[in-house]
Formats: sequence, structure tokens, C-alpha cells
Amino acid sequence: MTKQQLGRSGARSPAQGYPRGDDAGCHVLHVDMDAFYASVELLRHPELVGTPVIVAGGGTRGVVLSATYEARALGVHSAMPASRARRLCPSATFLAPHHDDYARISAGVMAIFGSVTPHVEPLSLDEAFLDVSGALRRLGSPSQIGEQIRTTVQDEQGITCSVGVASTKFVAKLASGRCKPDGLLVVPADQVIEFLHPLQIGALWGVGDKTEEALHRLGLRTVADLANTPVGTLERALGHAAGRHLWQLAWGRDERTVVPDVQEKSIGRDRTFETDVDDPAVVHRELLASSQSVASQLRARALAGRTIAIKVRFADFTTITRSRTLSHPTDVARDIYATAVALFDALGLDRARVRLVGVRVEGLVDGSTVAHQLTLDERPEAWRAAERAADQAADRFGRGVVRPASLVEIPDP
DNA sequence: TCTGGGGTCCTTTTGCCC
DNA sequence: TCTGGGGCAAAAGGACCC
Repeated sequence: MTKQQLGRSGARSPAQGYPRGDDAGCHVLHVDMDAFYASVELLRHPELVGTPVIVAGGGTRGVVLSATYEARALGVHSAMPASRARRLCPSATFLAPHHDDYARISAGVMAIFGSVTPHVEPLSLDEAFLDVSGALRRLGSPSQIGEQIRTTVQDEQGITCSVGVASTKFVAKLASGRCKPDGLLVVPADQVIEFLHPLQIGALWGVGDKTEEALHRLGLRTVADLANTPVGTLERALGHAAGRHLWQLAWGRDERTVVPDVQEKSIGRDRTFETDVDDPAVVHRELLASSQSVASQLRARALAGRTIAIKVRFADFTTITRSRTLSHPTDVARDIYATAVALFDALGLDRARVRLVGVRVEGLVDGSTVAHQLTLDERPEAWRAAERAADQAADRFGRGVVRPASLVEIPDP
């Protein structure tokens, strides 16, 4: 494992190789698990360590969720259609995902972060920002803390992670990406520009295919090119917010702080059918199942929402959304479903081939303070009570028992 | 090569009110 | 009564992230 100019430390090398003061002011850590889903699968399949392993969504239409580095070496990457991955890498072991395992390991990892500092901002199951400025006296320098985290995660959870250490969130994020797998990279505060400017534009957090294309059209390829372009030009090409934001990032400026306890803004569920569907009754059934799933998640988190949105993706992959805002927030599946079906039926589809449907509830508020008023049904409290009872039964006997019963209980209007 | 499922944020359009 | 426009919220779409 090589040590790069900015202070990469390899797998087990100690943190004390850094010049004193190297990480001064670098109070933001970005910790990212390496090939998270695949690594968790290897815990159950140790015989596959060192071989190409690909975790892919179920069904014929799955995509790659995660792949070991042996598979990545052959060109496999996440979000790639599983069918293509199979062609690229026929010798790989394909495994179905086990989300409960990932959630359990993730909770363990987040608990380790929490023992370092309360200032933890999870971004997903497998990564988080930490602000360690309050932990320096107790635990050492930021890079020492990073190494402690790496060791503890490896010892307690059996998987490796990479840590970026920097003075801002987005540089920490880029740093962790550039020392993967199983590394740690410090970007000293006075070397941020040297770190950023040689990078390709597409490496920036927030630049995807479309934005990269737009910037290439302006003849810009590196972060230095971006930094040396008038901000007005970027605003015209990318929109006001994105243009200005990227220009700021190109100069290493990122005011965002680590925010623990970020509140969710929406909860939803969508499903891709195994084969395209043109029967409205089948779509309705899926809307019902999704409405029930969303409602029970809302109740489990004591949330309710006012805006119901549906998403419909057609066979040609064009996607539309429709939404309606209710007079009061709800966490009742029956209300969500009634709204979702009304939105879908209003599309007036004449047996169009539907690939995916989804239901999302937005405008979330604290569900415990919501006054439960009459909305779509004259007896909403009765329905809430019935659905709560179903929640409890599901807790006790498992989802499989209750869901079909609920499907029968709530007739199509 | 044929594209998941969970989200966030931003922009543009539209309808409404004054 | 007609017209214009500002301001606002909701709706819709799209880009992006993991």
C-alpha cells in the first residue's frame, strides 16, 4: 500500500507518520465502508474472499448494488444492469441482497462513530460525516481518531472502511474516495487547492453525467478549469444555485456543517414489475401494497404527511409524477391509497405499458401532534386504530401474516 | 447495455390572489 | 371590465447521490 503525497496511510500503518500539524484544522471526517454490501456478504461467505462477488437486486431487471474490488477490476460498478455485469464477469458469484444484515452492521458502525462524537451525520447505511473538533483532547488528532475508527470497525464488524480527513465536508468526502479501499487520507487545510485543481470535473460531488457533459461543452475538464471560469458563465450553463455552488467548491469553499439528526422530508416506496403491466387492477394492487408500507413506516416513526405523490414509469423509461396536497397530514394507508389511485386513474391511461409505480408521502410533520380530523373517510380514527392493530400484529407475527389480511380488509373503492 | 430503490434539492410552470 | 404583473404555493420534472 503506497503512501501518497498528501498523507495516505495504508491498511495497518500507524497514524504517527504525519508531520505535526498536518491535520490541524481538519476537524471533518468522512468515513465510507468499502464495497459495503459485498463486504457484509463476505462475512457469511469467507470462502469467497479474494474473488469477484457481485450483489445484485433480485429479478431479471436487477442492477448491481455492490461489487468486490476483484469484480470492479473487470469493469463492474454499482448501478450497472446485472445482465451486463454477468457478461463482463461470468466467473463472479452473484448474490441477492440481505438488507437486514446491512442495517444491523450499519447500526454497529454508527454506534462506533457515536462513541467518538455526538456530531455524526449519516449519509446512508455505509457512510457518515463526523465533526471531531470536540474529541481532540480526549482522543488525539483527527487522523489518529480516523485510524482508531478504522481499527475498531475492522475489529468489531469485520469490514474495512476508508476515512477522509479535511477542513470541509466535501474535501473529506473526496479524500475518502481517493484512498479506497482500506485507507486514510488527510488533505491539509493549506493544500486544498493543490488537491482539488488537478481532479477531473466529474470527480466532484454533485457533478453527474449531465453536468459533466454541459461543462465539457464549455471546454472545461478539470477543477482548475472550473475555478478559472467566471461564475456567471457557470450560472448560465448550470442554473444559479448549481453554478455558483460548484464554483465555490472548486476554490475549496464549503460552508456546510456536520448536522446530526437530519429529519426525513419524505417517505416512499416504489416497485419495478418483473414484466411491464397494462392491467390497471394490477397497478392498483401495487399502489395499495405501497400505500400500506409507507403508512406503517410513517406510524413507526411517528410522522404524518400532507402531500401524496405517485410516480409512474412507462415501458420506454419515461417517468411522470403526480401529487396532491391534502387538507391535513395523514399516516393512514386508506387515505394514502385513495389519493394515489385517484391520481393514477386521472392519468386516463389506455392500457399503457407500465414498468414501475410508486407512492411517496411528503411534507412530513410530527405525527403525534397532528389533530386527526375528518378527511377522506367519515371514520378515520377507526381506520387508524385498525391499522395500528395490524402494525402490532405484524410486529409480533411478522409482515407476511398481516399484509395479505390487510389487502383483503381494504376493498377497492 | 437496457437501466433498482431509497432519498434530496433545484428549476420551471401553473394557478391563484391581489 | 380588461389587462398586467408581483408574489406565493403547489405541481411537475429532472439531476444527483448511494
